[in-house]
Amino acid sequence: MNPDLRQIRAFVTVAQLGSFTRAASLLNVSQPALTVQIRNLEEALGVRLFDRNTRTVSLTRMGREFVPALQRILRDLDAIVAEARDVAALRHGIVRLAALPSFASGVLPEIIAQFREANPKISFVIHDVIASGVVAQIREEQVDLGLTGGRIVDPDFEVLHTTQDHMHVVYPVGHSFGDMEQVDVEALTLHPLILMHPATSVRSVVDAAFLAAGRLPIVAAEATYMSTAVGMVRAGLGAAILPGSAMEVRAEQTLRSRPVDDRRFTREISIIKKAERTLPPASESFAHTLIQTLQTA
Amino acid sequence: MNPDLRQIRAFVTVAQLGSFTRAASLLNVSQPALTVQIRNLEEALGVRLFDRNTRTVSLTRMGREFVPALQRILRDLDAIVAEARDVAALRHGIVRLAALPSFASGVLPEIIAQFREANPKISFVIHDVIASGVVAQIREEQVDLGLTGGRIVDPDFEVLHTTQDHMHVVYPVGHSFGDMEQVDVEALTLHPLILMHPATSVRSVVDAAFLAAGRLPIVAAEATYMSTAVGMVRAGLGAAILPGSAMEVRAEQTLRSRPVDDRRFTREISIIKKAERTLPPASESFAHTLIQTLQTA
DNA sequence: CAGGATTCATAACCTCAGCCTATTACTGTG
DNA sequence: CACAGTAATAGGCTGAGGTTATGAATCCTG
Repeated sequence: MNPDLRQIRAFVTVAQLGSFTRAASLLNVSQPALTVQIRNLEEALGVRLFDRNTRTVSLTRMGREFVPALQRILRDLDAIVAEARDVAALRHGIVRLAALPSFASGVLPEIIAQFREANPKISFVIHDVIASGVVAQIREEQVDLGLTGGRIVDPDFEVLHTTQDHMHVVYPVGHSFGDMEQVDVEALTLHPLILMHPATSVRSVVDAAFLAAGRLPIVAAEATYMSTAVGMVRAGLGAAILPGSAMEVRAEQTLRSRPVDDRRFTREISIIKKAERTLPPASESFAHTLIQTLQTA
Repeated sequence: MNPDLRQIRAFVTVAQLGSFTRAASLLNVSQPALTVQIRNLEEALGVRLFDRNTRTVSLTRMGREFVPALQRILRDLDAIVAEARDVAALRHGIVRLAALPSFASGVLPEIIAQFREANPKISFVIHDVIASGVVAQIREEQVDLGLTGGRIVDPDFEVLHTTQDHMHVVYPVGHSFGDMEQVDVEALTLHPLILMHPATSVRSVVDAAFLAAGRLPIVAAEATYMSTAVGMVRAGLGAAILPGSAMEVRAEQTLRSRPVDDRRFTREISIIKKAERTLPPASESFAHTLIQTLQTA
C-alpha cells in the first residue's frame, strides 16, 4: 500500500512532539488512531520510523532522515492549497483581458480602478489590440476576456454582454457644429472630417453609415490613434468622429463633443470569452462588474 | 475538506491524458470514481480545474497552473517512498560502525568485503577508536553498531554477541619461543616483551593476566599502534603480545605467532548497539553476518 | 519499593467515505 | 440523423479507519 497524506501528517507531528498522545490531540484524532496510522506508514515504507515503548517515543535513524523531506512536501502542498483558495476568494489573481484601444484608454481604466479598490490584490494584464486581435487572443487563450466591436457569430466564443457604442463628433469651440440643432449625416458631409484609419473598427462603422445614407464625407485626415485625431481637431484640421466609449480623450477645454444624430453611427460592443471555458475567479468577477458598469452608464 | 493524494494523482493523470475514462483505466478505478475524486478536489480547492462536457476534457487556466506543482509533489513523494523501500531492501544504505583499531584493521575489512559482495550498494562508515570511544559514539548515536572489548554492564547498551579474543605472542623466526612446547606466563616473563600502550584495552588484559599470575613482565617497549609493535618485533627488540583478532598484521615471512598458553590472556569482545534502538536495515543485516562470521571462525 | 500515573498497543465495535455497476444525458461524427 | 463514445448521476454495498474500553509497560513519588 502507498502512504497517505494523513499518515505523513501524523508522522511529522509525532516526530515534532515526541508523543502520540499530544500529537493526537493536536490532530483531533484519538491516540489509537495515530498508532495505527504510524504503523501503516511504517509498513508502507518497509522501515521502522519510531522506537517506542510505553513511556517514550523517539525517531529511528531512518525516521530522522525522512522528517525534513516529508515536512517539505506538506509545506509545498499546503502552499498550493492556500494559493488555490486565495485565487478562489479573489484574494489574488490575474485578469487577462484584450480590449480595443478605444476601451483600453477610455472607460476601462476607470472600471479597473474601481474594481481594484474592492479587490486590491488582483492584477491586470491588458492587451490593447484591434478587433481581430481580440478575437485571436481569445482563441489562442492568451487572454480570458475580450472587449471588442462587431457581432460575434463564431460558436467558439460566448458573448457575455452586448452594448451600444454611439459615435460622437468632436470639434473645436466655435465650430458651426456647436450651433446646430442636430448634427446628422447631412451636416457631417458639409465639413471636413478627421476619420480613423480604414483598418479600425470605428472607421468601418463610419464608412458603413455614410454608405447607407448615400453620402460621401470630406476626409481631411486619417489617424491611427485617437489621440492623434484629437490633436488634429485641436489644430483646426476639422471635426473627428470618435466612439462614445473613448470620450475621455476629449477632456480638453477647447474642444466640444456631441452624439451624431443618426442611429446608424453605432457599433455593437461585445464582452466575450471562449465558449465552454470557465473563467478564473478574478476574471469572472471582473466580467460581472464590467457588465454592470456598462449597463448603468 | 483537505485534498487527498488520490485526488491529486487523479487530477494529474486526467490532465495528462485528457480523458476521465483513460485515466480511470490507468489508475485501476472506475470512471465514476474519478469523476467524484475530481469534483471533491475542485471543492477542496474552491476552483474549477477542468472544463468538461460529455465529449471532451480540458484544463482551465487555474488547472493548468497547478499541474506542474502538483506533479512535482507526487514525484518528490514517490522518490522518498522508493528511497525508503530501497533502504529496507538493502538496495542501499549506510552501516555506521565504531570498532577497536585491532578489529578495524584486522578481521573487519575482510568481513565487510564479503558483505559488500552480497550487498554492493551498502556503504560503510568505520570509526576506529579506543574502547571508551566506541561506547561514547554509540551513546551519542554517531554510530549504530559497536565492536569493543570488555564486558558491558550499562543498561543503555544491548550486547548482540560476545566472543573471545585470545592473546598471541608474536616473535621473529629463530626466537626461542618457537622451540618451546608451550608458551605460558612463566615463559613470557623470561624474555623482553613489547606491550601495547597502557591506555589500550589489550594492555589492560595483559596486565591483569600477569597480575593474576603474580608475575611481572620485562617490558622492552610500548607501542600505541599494533603495526609499530610488529615493527619492533621485526627489529629484534623482543616478542609482542597481540590479540588474535589482529593477527592479520603479522603476515610476514620473518615472524611467527602462537597463542599464549594461558586462558587468562583473553579478552571479551562485544558487538553492541544502543538499547531500545532499532538498527537501520543495513546495520541490522551486517550485524548478523558479523556475528555468524565470528561464530564460525 | 510499592503503587499510582502516564503512555503506547490492542481489541471490539461501528460508521460512513468511497468504490462499483447500471443507467442517463449529451455531443461530435460519419 | 443515428450511432458511438464520454462524462455525470443514482443506488447499494464493503471495508478502511475512527472511537471507546482496556491492557501492558515504564516512570515517578512518597
